[in-house]
Amino acid sequence: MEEKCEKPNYNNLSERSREILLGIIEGYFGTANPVGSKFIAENTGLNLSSASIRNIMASLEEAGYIYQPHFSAGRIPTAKGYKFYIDGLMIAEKISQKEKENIEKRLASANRNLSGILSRVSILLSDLSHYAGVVLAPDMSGAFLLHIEFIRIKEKNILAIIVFANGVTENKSFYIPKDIKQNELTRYSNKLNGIIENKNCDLDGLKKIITEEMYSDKENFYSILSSEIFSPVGNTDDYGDCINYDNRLYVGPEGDLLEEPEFSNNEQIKFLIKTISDKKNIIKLLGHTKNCKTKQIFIGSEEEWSEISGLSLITAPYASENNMLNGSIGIIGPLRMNYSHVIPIIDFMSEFLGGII
Amino acid sequence: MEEKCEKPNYNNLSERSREILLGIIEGYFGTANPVGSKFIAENTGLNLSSASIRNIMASLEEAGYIYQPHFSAGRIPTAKGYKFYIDGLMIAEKISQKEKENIEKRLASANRNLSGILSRVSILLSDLSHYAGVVLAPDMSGAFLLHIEFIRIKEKNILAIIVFANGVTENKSFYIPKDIKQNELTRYSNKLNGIIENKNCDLDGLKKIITEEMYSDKENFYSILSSEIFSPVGNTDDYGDCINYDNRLYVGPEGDLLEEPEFSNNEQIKFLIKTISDKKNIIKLLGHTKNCKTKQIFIGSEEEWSEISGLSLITAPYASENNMLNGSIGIIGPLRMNYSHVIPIIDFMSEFLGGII
DNA sequence: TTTAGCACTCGATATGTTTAAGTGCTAATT
DNA sequence: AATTAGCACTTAAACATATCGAGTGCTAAA
Repeated sequence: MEEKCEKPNYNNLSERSREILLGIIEGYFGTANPVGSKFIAENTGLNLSSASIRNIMASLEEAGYIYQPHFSAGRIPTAKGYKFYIDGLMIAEKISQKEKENIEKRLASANRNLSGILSRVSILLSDLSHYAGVVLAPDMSGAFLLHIEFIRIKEKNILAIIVFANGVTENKSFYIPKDIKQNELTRYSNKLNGIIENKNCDLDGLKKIITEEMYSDKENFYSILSSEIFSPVGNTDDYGDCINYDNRLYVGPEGDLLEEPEFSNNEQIKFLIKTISDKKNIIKLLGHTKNCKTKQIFIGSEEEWSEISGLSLITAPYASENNMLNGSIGIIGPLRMNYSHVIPIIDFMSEFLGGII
Repeated sequence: MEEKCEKPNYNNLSERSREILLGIIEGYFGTANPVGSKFIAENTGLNLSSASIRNIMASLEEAGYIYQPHFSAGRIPTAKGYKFYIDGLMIAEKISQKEKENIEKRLASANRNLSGILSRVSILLSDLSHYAGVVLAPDMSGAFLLHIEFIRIKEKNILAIIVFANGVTENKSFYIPKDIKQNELTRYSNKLNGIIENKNCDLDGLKKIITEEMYSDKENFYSILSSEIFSPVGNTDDYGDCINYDNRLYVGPEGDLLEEPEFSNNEQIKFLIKTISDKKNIIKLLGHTKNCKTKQIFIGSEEEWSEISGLSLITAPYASENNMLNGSIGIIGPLRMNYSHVIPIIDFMSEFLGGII
């Protein structure tokens, strides 16, 4: 899969311009209102009059870092401005030892079960950031198998339980054309488990071994099964519902996010809720991050990432120690997001999550 | 558990009053604006002047079926008015054969896996109603067991897979103080499965049998286990997160609901989203319905069900044929909900869902 | 019993006015 | 050459006021 994951390169700004840009961005973070030249003159160490600052602001606007919502208003950062801030101006907050311990505690008490952990992480991300946390579950294809078990539910109905080496389980129940008794099923699963123990393979590998071995015999149990049990997991169905374990998006509570002043506008709030409840675009961007293997910052503007226009999404991939499980996490907030607070949270959480799955 | 599930009894209204009330409610459904006497005079079969209708409206208001948002406005139904409409005035729509087939098709293509079905049902309820569908997963305590399997994940870490007779599975992974090899674990699960086959019991029943049998031996595997495997399922944890399979709420997409005119007000929309994402109150009301065993209608007003004030929640219980799995489904919408459309959907779906789980 | 007529209420809408914040430009100052 | 004081100008927001229209309750007449 090919993806563009590079970081853009910004032309340098003079020290003075950088300081004024920083002032504008931090001022905007604080007040949620356009920042004027007078405010900068009074609230930064620069000993300059508002008139001088106006001159520099005009050139910062020319260069695309800030803009005016209307003629006689102050300035607001553009997407380009935020990016410059994140890459060069921002001083990331440190997560205190106490906070780290709190996170560990809240995740430790979770059932040691992937779905439970991921759901919990999404809630935790919401809580810590006061925005909305999202978690994309890892794709199970490629994960080593530990155990497979067939259980007869009732006549011609079988449940397959697939246990991966990392403790994740997947259940698939399906119908077969002729009934098979439980002890025969147990024989079949024993045989599969023998292969798994010897060859240390993933689902796809197992499929190959089985289809080679059982090539001729059409009536064979495994050949009936293979179409069912090895069917691709983790994709959306014909109705666009994401029903499978994999590729599943966990979304934390979004209550706090709604209190941000940008969502006092009715259209904004609807766009936010629809974007989150639609899941499609969020999953797309989180998938992108998973493939990039590094933290990504999506700032939704008219020109770029317009699918989340007006929203920011900070994401990072996570991976289990053996690199078998890959997913990503993220935080959705307004453009005017507290990046210096949120980014360390994402960094810490992606690493921590990698360590416990 | 004791719950009040009775239906209130309304004093009778004259034929004319009923017809005017019906006109007001249907008019309000159509326009989302307070309905005046002139509108009723012109849009119903009644050959009455607006002045006469005003007299009757005054008495309907006196009796609490309608109210005026302000002095010179038309009338809006109260919660009491809606209830009277639902119980006595409404003519429920029929679900066409075609729609039924569509529902069946969309649920048939789902993986035959409880979680998948329930998630799908919540989406389907949203789609069909254009409001927000919710589904409360059944409580598994009381469901007969089919199979238990212990799998050694790694040193001192065990995964227990519990399969219920209805095909639902539950996974619990936990730590044990001393390591046990897989073949020994298999012996243990075989023993349990023997008991399950003979006694046909639920988790609680199994626990009793085991603890009686293994009374003396403290070092015993089962006694180590019992605290873990039989720990209560389906409740929220110390942080209020609902992480377990049971008692889990599935919420369908709420995009359509946001388009209703009642949610053009910013506070309304926030209340809706917070109520849904909070889950607690929705779960409470769905749980109430499950215990009542009949369809329930919650109309959120200042006086009653104020936790969903301004919202309506139509719910119905569902149960598997053998009555082992009990849960409930619901649709959340504005007070001005299209009850005659939504109620048959809820009725059909609760019955249909009971049939396929 | 019904209704025409009327005075009255009150939100919604439109219009005009004022205010405050902020700008760009120019000429004076450092 | 860089900086700044001063000023005319722009605009959104806040406020005040007037008008309109939908709807009411009441009374007296049909």
